[in-house]
Amino acid sequence: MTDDSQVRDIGHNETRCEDCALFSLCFAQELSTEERDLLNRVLKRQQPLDRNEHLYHGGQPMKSITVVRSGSVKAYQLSHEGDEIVSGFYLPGEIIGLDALASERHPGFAVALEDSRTCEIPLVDFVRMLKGSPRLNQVMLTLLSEEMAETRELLLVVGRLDARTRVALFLLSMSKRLACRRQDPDQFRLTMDRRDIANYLGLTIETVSRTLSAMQRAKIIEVRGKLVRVLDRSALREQAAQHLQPESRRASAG
Amino acid sequence: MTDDSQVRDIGHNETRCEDCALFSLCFAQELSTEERDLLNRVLKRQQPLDRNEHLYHGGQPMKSITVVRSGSVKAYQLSHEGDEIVSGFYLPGEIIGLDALASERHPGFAVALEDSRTCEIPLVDFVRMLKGSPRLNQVMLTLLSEEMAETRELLLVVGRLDARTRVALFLLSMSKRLACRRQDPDQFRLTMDRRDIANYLGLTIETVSRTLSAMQRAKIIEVRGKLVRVLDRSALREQAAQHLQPESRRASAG
DNA sequence: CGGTACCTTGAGGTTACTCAAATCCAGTGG
DNA sequence: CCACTGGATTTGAGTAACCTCAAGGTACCG
Repeated sequence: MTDDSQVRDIGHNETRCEDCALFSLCFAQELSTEERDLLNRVLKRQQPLDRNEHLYHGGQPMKSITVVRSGSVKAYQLSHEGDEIVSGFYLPGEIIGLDALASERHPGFAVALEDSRTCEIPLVDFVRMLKGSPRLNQVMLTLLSEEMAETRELLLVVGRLDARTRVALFLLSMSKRLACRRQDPDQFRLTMDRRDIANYLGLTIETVSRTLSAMQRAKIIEVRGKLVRVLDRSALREQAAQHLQPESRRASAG
Repeated sequence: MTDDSQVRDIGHNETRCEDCALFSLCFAQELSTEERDLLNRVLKRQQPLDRNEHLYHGGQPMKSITVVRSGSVKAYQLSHEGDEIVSGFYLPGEIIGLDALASERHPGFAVALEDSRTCEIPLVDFVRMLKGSPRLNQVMLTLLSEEMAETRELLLVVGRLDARTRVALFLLSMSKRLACRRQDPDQFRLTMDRRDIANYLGLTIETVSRTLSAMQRAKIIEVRGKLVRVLDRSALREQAAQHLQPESRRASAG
């Protein structure tokens, strides 16, 4: 089916600048030549990170705006009891840790899930640019509110949906985000382990595993360890669209 | 125990300006006399709202910054399937709908849970003030990031905690917020119905009801309809501090 | 080739959901 | 002032979903 060298490459592609979330910012938009020059000067490309190396820790001041260039990153918070709460995954082309923008201090942690590289813009430079560019301000506000919307979405997913639906939504989200960056949406590698997926979705490892197996038995997907192949996308969408768990059914009194 | 006129008043107190979230903004801070005058001129006090009357609908442009003066308000979103998702409750002194600030368009709905009054600052005036006052900008950023933090907290609560813990946290949150506004934290009225509480917490009506009853049997609280009295606050805290449901226990690999 | 960590699978228990019925309560009209 | 009524809340019994505990399998690394 899939030869080994191919398999090894899945999920390891380099992001092209055109696919980076900051691209619209860097090139496509109404930045002046000087602004663009400044940006290129301050941009540090391809900072390498080892697997399990932290990008930042909770409480630390925010040092830079960071985009994943290759590899992948996990964001998590610590609960009051010290438990890890996985709050998101970042794929190549995505910006990490925007929730620190307001306070310029990271509320949570970020760690590389595999050997990764990033592009960074030092925060001081970035803030200077912010002050001079209304356009840049707007891009950032948009990115922030998108992240807020995503958190709201996760709220819905984690709290109210059954396991099948949560896992289906997770797979579709991954697939869609990869497609945005021009990767194959029907065959990809989950770079996080089952524990992280389970934590992110508010389930146990075993439930995630069983759910994936069930979907495989139903010929909706094919799973081999971290490798996933989508066999029947419409069936997967069906799993995702259905099955609210508790009520939340009736409308507000009118 | 409690005579009727007293009971009727619980939860119906008027907020004093000193207890309003905008007070620091209005009076205590470094606003110039002119700024303060402007604010007082544009402030519309005591807009009355009937029970079940909407303050705004999803998708509508944001018209004003609104503070609850008396009564209470429920915020909710609609899921893709059209289900109501309760995202928060606003008590006297609290600001409604800040999540619309970025886009100046409301992502969700807000409806009065009882006859209520508000204070409003028209958005155009507010935006004008924002432009002139870095101090005001900072206050708003802080309020926004607080709301983001609260959403994150809710994410934790809704997805990962058992019913007892969720309900206990909900009661403590209400109690604390009332105390902030100088109301009795040990005896208050829940202005939303069980359906709204259940929806907010990601549970069913029956589970909420049973949980409250169980807490009453355990002499932790006393419940009569919407009226709640906290009998044993430390026991309530204990219910809230415990019992993560699924695993989310191990730390990230090092 | 052995070890370790990750993943899968099975059996059993617990929690919270579903369905159904009884009770409570506020608001209404006599 | 009181009986009535519809909605809200509580309570009960049964069930489904998911968690827990435990064992076995697989893949990766030295």
